[in-house]
Amino acid sequence: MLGMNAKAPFGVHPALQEAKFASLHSSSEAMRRVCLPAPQLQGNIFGSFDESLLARAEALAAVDLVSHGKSHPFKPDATYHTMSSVPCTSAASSSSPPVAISAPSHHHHHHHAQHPHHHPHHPHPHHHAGAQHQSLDGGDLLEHLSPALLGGPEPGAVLAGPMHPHAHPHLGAAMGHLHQAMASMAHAPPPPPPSTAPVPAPHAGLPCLGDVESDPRELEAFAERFKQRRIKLGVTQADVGAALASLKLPGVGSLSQSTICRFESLTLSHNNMIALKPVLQAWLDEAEAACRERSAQAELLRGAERKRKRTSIAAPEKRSLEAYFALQPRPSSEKIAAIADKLELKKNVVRVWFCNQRQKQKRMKYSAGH
DNA sequence: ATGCATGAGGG
DNA sequence: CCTCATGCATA
Repeated sequence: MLGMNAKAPFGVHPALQEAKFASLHSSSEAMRRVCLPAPQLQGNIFGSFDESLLARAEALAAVDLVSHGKSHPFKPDATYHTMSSVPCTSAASSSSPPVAISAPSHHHHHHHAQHPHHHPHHPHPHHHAGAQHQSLDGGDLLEHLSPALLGGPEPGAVLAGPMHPHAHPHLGAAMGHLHQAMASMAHAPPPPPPSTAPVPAPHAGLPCLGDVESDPRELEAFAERFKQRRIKLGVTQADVGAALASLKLPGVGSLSQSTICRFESLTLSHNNMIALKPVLQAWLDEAEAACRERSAQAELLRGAERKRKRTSIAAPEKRSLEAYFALQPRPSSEKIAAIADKLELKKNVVRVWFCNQRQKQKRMKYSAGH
């Protein structure tokens, strides 16, 4: 296992990107984690250290563990899927096919399903005053926005079906990665395409490398502005995500409510934030410029296919995992297996948990610093 | 708003 | 297998 792999998530060259970003958010990187022990250590002392490590982690995690020991009456990784009657939002006017755009060099397909968000944990399906007002009064406001901006029924909604490198039988397979398209673009040696910057920046006037000048400050400000305007327009995060596909920006498809939400709350990696900013900026411009007209946000599909299941790791197990993570953020496959076994979780679940945990650390959000 | 998952890409 | 960008499903 190598220390860390420096890669170029986007079209930006690793060197440049890394260097620039490193200097920009060095603080975050620094405070990310102080532990950077000898990776090889574990392999050597695995046998003898393993037990103590696990024990220690358990001990650290054992706060409430005594309550039920390790004989859980239920499977910790029980998964509950809500074959929920897909409350599917407004079937709206035309049931436009999954809005998807096919990237020039890669597949770009998106399908988004949004739901009205009727909080199941609330006694009343009342609408909440959360940061996102999914489909409340916004509907009225939505109507004065152009269909295109809301991902409405596009006459020529591009389907990326035929070029799927991996036509998955299940829905969850359809995804479009902004970075992929950009990566291809940038990796393409051809000198001619300097017009298209690594990032779909609206101001591609400077040398295709000097415009990634986004400091955390600027991003934070933009995110806030964006959210503010978005709400003003009465558009939900999900709507924005869907509308992006209609902008038909090179290599830009739709995004999910999750991503928009994360952008607004700065819960994305710095790189991701920078990559998305121009896109959202573009949408904002368009949306405000053409702030009128009817609209219909239609996009619902499949309501019967196999639904993805989300494993729910019980609190005790979670605590243990966190303890392990504190000791070793990057456990070897063997350790993962050991941990999984000990916690009665599937190995893959544990592996993914660690991956996600590492990602969370890298996320942009630390209120300190900037 | 977030937790767990999938997949592309790179080793 | 990891990292990253993203997304479905959930709380």
